[in-house]
Amino acid sequence: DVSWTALATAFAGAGDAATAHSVIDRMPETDPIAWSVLTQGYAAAGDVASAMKIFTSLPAADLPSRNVMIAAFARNGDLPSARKIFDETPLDWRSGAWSTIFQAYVRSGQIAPAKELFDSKRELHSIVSWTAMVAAYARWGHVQEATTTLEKMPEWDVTVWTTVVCGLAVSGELREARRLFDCVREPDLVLWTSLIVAYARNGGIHEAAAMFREVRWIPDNVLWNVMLSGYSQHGYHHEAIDLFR
RNA sequence: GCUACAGGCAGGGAU
Repeated sequence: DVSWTALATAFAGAGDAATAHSVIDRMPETDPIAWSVLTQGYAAAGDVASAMKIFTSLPAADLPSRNVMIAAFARNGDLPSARKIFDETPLDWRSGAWSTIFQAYVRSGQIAPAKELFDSKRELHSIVSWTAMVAAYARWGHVQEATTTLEKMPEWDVTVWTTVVCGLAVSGELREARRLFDCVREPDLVLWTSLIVAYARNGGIHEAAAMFREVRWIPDNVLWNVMLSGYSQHGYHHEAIDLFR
C-alpha cells in the first residue's frame, strides 16, 4: 500500500531504519518497493550488513536497490562485493548500475578494472564517464593515457578541465596541468583556483601568488582559503597575514 | 541528466 510505503520511506530517509523496518512488518501486504526502500535505508545509515541481509532475502531485487547496494559497498571499499552484485544483474539492466560501479573503481584508483568497464560499454559513454576516466588517469599519474583519452573525447566542458588539472596536481604533474590549463579559452574561477592549488602543492608558491593576485578582488571562500593555507603551509606567515591588509 | 520513475544514481576547487 502506498501510504505504508511512504511512511516507511520517511523513517528510512530520516535515518531510522529500525522504525522503518517495524512499519514494514506491520504492513497488511508485503510491498516489494517497501523492502527495497528499507534496504536503501540501512545502506544510507551505513549499516551495510543489515542492508545486505534484506537485499539477499528479496526474491527479485530491483535496479534501485541493486544500485544502492553497489554504492554502499563501494563507499565501504568493498569493491568485490559491489562487483558481484553488478555481475549478477541481468544484462539489460546493467546500464543503470554501470556508472555506479565504474565511479567506484575510479575513486579507489583501480585503473585496470575501470578501463575494462569503460571499454566494454562504449554506448554508455557520456561526458560524465569520459571525465571520470580521464580524471582517474590523471589522478594516479598516468599522464600519457590521460591526455590521449582527453583528446578522444567528443566534447569538453570546464568541469573536465578542472578535474584533470586537479588530478594532475595530486600526482605532481605540474607541467602537464599548466599545459592543459592553457588550452582553455575562458577558465572560470573554479578552474583558476585548481591551478593555484596545483602550484601551491608542488613548490610553485610564487606562481600561485601571481595567479591569485589577478583574481583577488573576487570574494570567494575557497580561493582565499587556498592561498592562505598555501602560504602558511610553506612558512610564509607574513604573506598570509598581508593577504588581509 | 540516467533509471524498471512512490524508492535509486549522477564528473569540478581548499578543510
